[in-house]
Parts: sequence; C-alpha cells; structure tokens
Amino acid sequence: MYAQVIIDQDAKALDKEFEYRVPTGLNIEVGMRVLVPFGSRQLQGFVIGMTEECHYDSSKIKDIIASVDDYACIKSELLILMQYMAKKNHLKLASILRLFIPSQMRDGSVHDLFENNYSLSANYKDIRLSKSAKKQQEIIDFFENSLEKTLKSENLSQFSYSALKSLIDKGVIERSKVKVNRVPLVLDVDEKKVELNQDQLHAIDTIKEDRTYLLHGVTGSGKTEVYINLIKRVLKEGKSAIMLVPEISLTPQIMANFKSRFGQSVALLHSGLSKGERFDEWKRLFSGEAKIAIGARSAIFAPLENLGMIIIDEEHESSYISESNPRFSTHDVASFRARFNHCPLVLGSATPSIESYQKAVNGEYQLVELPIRANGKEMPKIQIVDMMNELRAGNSGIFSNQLLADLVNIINNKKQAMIFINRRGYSSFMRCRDCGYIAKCTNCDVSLVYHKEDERLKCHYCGAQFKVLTHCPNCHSEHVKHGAVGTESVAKALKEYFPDVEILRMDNDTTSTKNAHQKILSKFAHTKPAILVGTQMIAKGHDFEDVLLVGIVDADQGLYQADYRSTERTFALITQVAGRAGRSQEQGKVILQTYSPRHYVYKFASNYDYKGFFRKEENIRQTAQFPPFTRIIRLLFASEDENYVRENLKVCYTEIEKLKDIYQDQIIYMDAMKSPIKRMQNKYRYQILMRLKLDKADEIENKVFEIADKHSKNSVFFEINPQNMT
DNA sequence: AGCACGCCGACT
DNA sequence: GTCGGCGTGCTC
Repeated sequence: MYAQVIIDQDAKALDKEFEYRVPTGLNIEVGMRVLVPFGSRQLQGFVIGMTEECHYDSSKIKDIIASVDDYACIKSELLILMQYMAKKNHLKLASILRLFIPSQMRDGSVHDLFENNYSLSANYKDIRLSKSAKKQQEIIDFFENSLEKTLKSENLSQFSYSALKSLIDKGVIERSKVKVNRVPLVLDVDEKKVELNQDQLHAIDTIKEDRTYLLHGVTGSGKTEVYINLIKRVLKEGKSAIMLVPEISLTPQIMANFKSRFGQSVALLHSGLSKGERFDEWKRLFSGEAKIAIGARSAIFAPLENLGMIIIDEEHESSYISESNPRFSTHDVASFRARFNHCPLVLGSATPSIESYQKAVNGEYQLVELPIRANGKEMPKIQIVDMMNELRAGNSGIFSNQLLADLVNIINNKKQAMIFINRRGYSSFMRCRDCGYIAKCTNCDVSLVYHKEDERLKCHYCGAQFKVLTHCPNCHSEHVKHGAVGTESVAKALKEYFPDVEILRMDNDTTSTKNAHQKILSKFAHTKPAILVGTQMIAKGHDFEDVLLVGIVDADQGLYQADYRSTERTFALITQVAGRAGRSQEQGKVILQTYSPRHYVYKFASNYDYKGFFRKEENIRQTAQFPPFTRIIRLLFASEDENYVRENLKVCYTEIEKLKDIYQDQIIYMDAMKSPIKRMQNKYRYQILMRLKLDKADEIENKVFEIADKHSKNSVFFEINPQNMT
C-alpha cells in the first residue's frame, strides 16, 4: 500500500502530495497523521489518500515511520472540503488541514487527561498491616465507610500521599487511570418556559429543506428560540448541528442557555477555553458524544458527521471572514458542508448583509421573517441630533444639549445610560465642521482617508492621492478637521459634567486582562445611576433593565470609512446599539448625534426600516459598481525587504495588466499601489486592486491567481471583496 | 520550511 | 590551504 501525504509545513514549495510506502504491520488510514522521513529530517504529515500502486519512482519511495494518533483525525468530509477550499480560495493544503484540528494537537502540547482512581483490592483483608500504621488503617476505614467504591485523589486529600503509597505498594489499594474530560465552566441559568409566537412556529416549520434560509428577525424577535427548536428537532432525527456566533457574542449567557437545554450534547469551541478544554470538547464532537458544536468562526470545521443543520447567527458580522492567514469565507464553507450533508443552512440576522439579502430577494436563499418582537415591546425611539446646528448655536463640545439634558434626567431618576462610540479601524476622514462636507475620491465615491505619515488624503480603492485640505471646497471655511473621538476623551468629558456619577469605560484598552469584560459589566449592573462608555463591545450581549438612554456620539465615524460596506455596517450598528435601550419596561430612547443628519442611513435606521435601507443601498451599489454587482480582488504582497516586494509587485502587475487586452470590457478598475498601512509587523505591504464585472469574474480571478502563483515565491494574500483593506 | 550542496572571498 | 557567507534546489 502507498499513502499520499501532505507534509505539515506551511510552505508553498511543499504544497503537494508526497508518496510513502505503508510498511506491513502498521495500521494507516486515510485522514491519519503520520511521521515520515523527509530529506534528512522526520516530519509530520496527513494521509489524504491511499492506493495499491505508486505514482512515483518506486526506488525513491520511503516507508512511513509511524502514525501520530491511533485514529484518523481528519474525517473524509473535511478532506473533500480541503480540496474545495484549496481550489476556491487558493490556499495551501497544509494550512487548510491545520484548521481542522485543535492547534495544540500539532505541537504535542495537549494530551488526554487521566486521573488516578483508587479502590480497595479484592483481597485487601488478607493483607496484614503493621500495628503502628495508624494512618493506613484510617484510609482503609475511610474506603469502607465511603459510598463510592472508587475514589479520586481529591477525595483523599486529607491523607498524606506516603500513607496511600504504602497501601498501594502492599497491594491493599489499587490504582487505575481513567480518562477525564475537561469541561468548560458554564453558568447556571433557570430554564424558563417560552411560548413561541406564530412567526417563530412558522419559521421552525419552514426551515427543513436542503437549502439556505435567511432568517431576518428584528431585534428581540426571539431568533435564539427558533435556533434551539431547530436543533432539538435535528437531535431527535439522530443528526448533529453546528451553530456559529461571533466571538464577541459568545457570552456566558448564550453558552449557559444552550448548556441548560442540551447538556452534554453541546460542545463549545471558542477562544476563552484552555488548551485542554478545547481539545476535549473537540474530541467529544469527534467521537459523537457531543452532537452540537457552538462556537466562533472556526467551529465550522467541527468534526461532526451526519450534520442536520448549520446556523450562522448574526450572519452580517465581518468576523465571519478570516482576515489572517488562511483567508476563507465562513458562509462559503458552511454552504459547502450543508450541501454535502443535504441539510439546511440558516443565516440569521436583524440586519442581514446586503449580499445575503440580495440573494434572498432573487430567490437563491429563502427568506424567513420574524417581523415582531417576542416581548411585544416597542423599539426605543431614535432621535437624530444635527451636530452642525449645535455648532452654529455655539456648542462645540462632544455632547449635544439634548443628550446632556437626557443624561441629567437619567441621573436624577437613578437609571442608567450607555454612550456608544463608533470607532472602527485606525484612520479618519476629513470633514468640514461648518458645512459637513466630507472629502471624497473623485473617481470612487468613497471617503478619502487621512494619512499622517505623508500628510495626504488617499483613496483606498483606487489609490488616488490628494493634498490635505486647508479650506473647505464647499463653503470655504477653514474649519476642516480630521481625527476621531475616543472613549477616553468622552469618559473624561462626562466626568467633568457629572463628577459624582459612576462612569465606566469599556474598550480594547480596558478589557485586555482576563475577565475584565465581565467585571466592568457586573459593576455597571450594580451601580445606579451610571454611564457606560464604550465601543462595539457594549453593543452586544447583556440586557440591562435600567438602561433607558443610549447616546451615539459620533455616528459618522464608521460611515465615512473608505469601505463600500461602511454604510451597511453603520446601519447594523445603530440597530444593535438601539436594542440596548429596548429591554426595559419603560420606553427607552436613543440620541444619535451626526454631522450628516440627512444621510439616508440615519433616516432608515431611525425608523428601523431595513427593507427601505436595503433598496436604497442596493441601488447605490449598482450605480457605483460595487459588490454584489461587481467583484473586488485584492492581492497583498508583504515582505521585510521593501525592494523585493516592489519588484515582485511590478513583475506580477505587468503580467496581470496584459489581461486588459483580452478582458478590456470586464475590468472596471485595476491598479497597483502601497497598502493603506504601508508597514505592518515589520513588513512592507503593497497591493494590486481590481474591480471586475461579474460575467467573467471567475475566469479572470483564476488567471490572476495563476500569475501571482507563478511570479511570487510566497507571502501573497488573495482576497475577494475584502472587508477592510489595511 | 529547512537542510545540503556549491561556489566565492578572507583568515589562522 | 580552509572556514563560512548565503544563493539555489530538493525533499516521496
């Protein structure tokens, strides 16, 4: 027998099958990890195929040394997925395989955990102890009086190990090793009885076919209950399920909720687990002991067989597209696995991505709606405050008079407020403080980004550069500014207005330590009045009954990012943040401060009108030739040697430019430039951007990949419709 | 990736 | 003479 092996090294030169002989007496299966001789070294690899015949010079073929595990850790479905991803996303086989198993398995830093069990031997009464061995006698008495026959070391902690050891040596007590699962700690919650409404029942009833459903449910419409019921049905059919949630909403509450409904059938996979916990949860899925995988993006690779349902909650979240090394789209992988298993794929969101909703509109996905809130309460009223008016009225501070007045009200009533800062990315746009003019690219209709290093405004889509404005081209005012408000300055300003009120801050800086997140939230929960200032982090998760006011300080900050998706992201964010004020018995309120009060996103968001927003946004994307009506390809070249990247980029670009001859009418735009962040992790970054019509996008895409593959040694990242272009 | 092989300059 | 620089090529 011969085995085709992928060497577990992330190098382009090794991205192919190597063939080895399977020596007789060695049990090797497809999907196993093996140890093989490779040149002068011994390396680990994955068996991805086995044949009777060899396809290589048989005199050069070597023997597999050993298997690494005694089971095939990559199941056959994932091997097929690997081939698909390699082709579709132009990834190296080894880097895909690494996604399929817990990373700690590869470096050998995690193993099954065994625990010592102690029990009295069958003939212990025949063994005589010395009369002076008082402690040993105590241990025997303890065993005889214990209800359990076998005890663990933690049950015997009151005895010294030396006494115990003597008994073991004499044969009085037997020691055995038992595998234990490290189970992540989960909060207890009371299981509350939930009545499902008509829409929820209809959704559960509808979602059963082998296709993709877009579950569009308004905030608080009870999507989670729908998921739970769908999964219940899947389990009843003897099948398994995967549910994905964005990392930030993997709150203890969600996990506790599912644990309480499904108990040991659930396995959790997320970054908060220890190595051991993660490995054991993975193994429980692998063995079929657990049938439901809940986790962030990477849980889509859960080693489950016979899938009956895949759910992607908050499907619009950008975190579902991996931004570093093996870049893949979670939706795409999910869709592959759902088709492979002939099971439904559910995409759930209150604010679906434009791409997904468009597919629902044109029938590719089936739309299922939950149009009303499960608790019957109204969404909070969103009031738009024109900050330009505030300026004209002489208020040049961060807060509008309306927001300040409402805050005073909250404080007097000992209630709570949240102040949300829409900060995304690293860069800022340039705006006129007098008329609201935003500096935009003349060819692309996206905002220009201010680059500090060379004092210029740049377009991240076409690379055009402009001088920093000193006067507003619209109203000739000198008050053109860049720069963004941060949580720190907002918290500081609030402290000045309300020195006696507890002001808590939550952002990347204040939550870097473990559990800091939890601590801040629990402090907030117990303090009234209080104001919580934060970034996206405060938009999700906990429901605070007493939050009656949400302030969105500078909604525009996310809006004018140089990203065609920034408007939809802003819509989603406003909807989500507004939901924070909608949990209480009393009617909540949202103050949305903006310098562009007439921007359509605010009109639709303040009316909670997703469909209206979708139609408008779809229209704009079509006119401006952005996805989903076109395809953007980005090739990122990075290296520590700047000359090398530039040369490499040039060679590739000359070659790619030739495509213009054949596909002239298909290429809307194409250019090579520095990446917006020119140097990152000590590497210089250059990129090629192109925007293609959809007709022949696949064809062109493949040619571009071929060229880049041929002309660059490594370190080229391919991205399709990139989320952000740092 | 990482190791051998190889072809140049500088040194005990 | 030979030690070591890193450029190139190969690993079933």
